[in-house]
Amino acid sequence: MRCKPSNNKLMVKYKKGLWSPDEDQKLTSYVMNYGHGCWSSVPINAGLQRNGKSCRLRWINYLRPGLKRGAFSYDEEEIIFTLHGLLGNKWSQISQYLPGRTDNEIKNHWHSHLKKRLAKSEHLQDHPKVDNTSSNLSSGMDHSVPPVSQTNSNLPKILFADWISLDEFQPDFGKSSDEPAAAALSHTCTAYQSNTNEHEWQRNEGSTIESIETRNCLENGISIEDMFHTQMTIDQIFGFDHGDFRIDDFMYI
DNA sequence: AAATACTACAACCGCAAGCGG
DNA sequence: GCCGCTTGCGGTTGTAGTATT
Repeated sequence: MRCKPSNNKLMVKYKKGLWSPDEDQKLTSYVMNYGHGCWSSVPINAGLQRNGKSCRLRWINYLRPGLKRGAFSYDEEEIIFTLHGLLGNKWSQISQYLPGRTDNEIKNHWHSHLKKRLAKSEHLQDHPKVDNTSSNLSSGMDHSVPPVSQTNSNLPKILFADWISLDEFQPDFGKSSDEPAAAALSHTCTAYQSNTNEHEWQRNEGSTIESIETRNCLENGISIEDMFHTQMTIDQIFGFDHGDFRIDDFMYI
């Protein structure tokens, strides 16, 4: 996986701070045309005065196709709460279950929003109000701490094309510690058509068509076409056998 | 209108793991 | 086995925008 060490020992003064639109354009153009390959060589070849690490981060967190922008949905927050309870601060693993969201984005959202809501929730549990008005918290007006165990039917759907647009998506379902999370979500997530990302997917070559989820679908007799036009469970996509599992078993709040 | 405080998010830093020479 | 390098991850800091005083 590692590329050849570069001999770039020149004391290059790397630029820091926010990226300009011009830098974004250069990086995007380069990666789309040539792929990133070895990140340390990207800034050199792309004509950027950044280090490879910075380029990689910018691409993954901001420029990569398929990223969602904008506010987190209620369902997404629900997943984050659930997975954080299961996995802790394993943001990269959590991000695998939120297509289009980056670990950095989830981490930031956790620290700026969800952590406070969790604290608020715990406070309410420690100091429950006696009047009935407090029950309004879960009635929809206040979304502080999503009632994750409330219902499975309200849980999110996952865009198949979103999954495969993540160029390095490799869920570690084989690891025992992750299986509860995978199982939990496999019960609740379905893949469905995404015309917006279909073309994105079709542009990708090689690595994505060989991805584990694509292979599993093909081996199960599901055509590429069907992957976009058929609702499937995560089980079908990943060939995951979770046994008898209930998401509620793993709720922590 | 200006100053200050707060919030959200982008980016950096340090560390650990993996890999090839 | 050691060393140097790259990559990935999580914690932390910096910055810009917004709200409040």
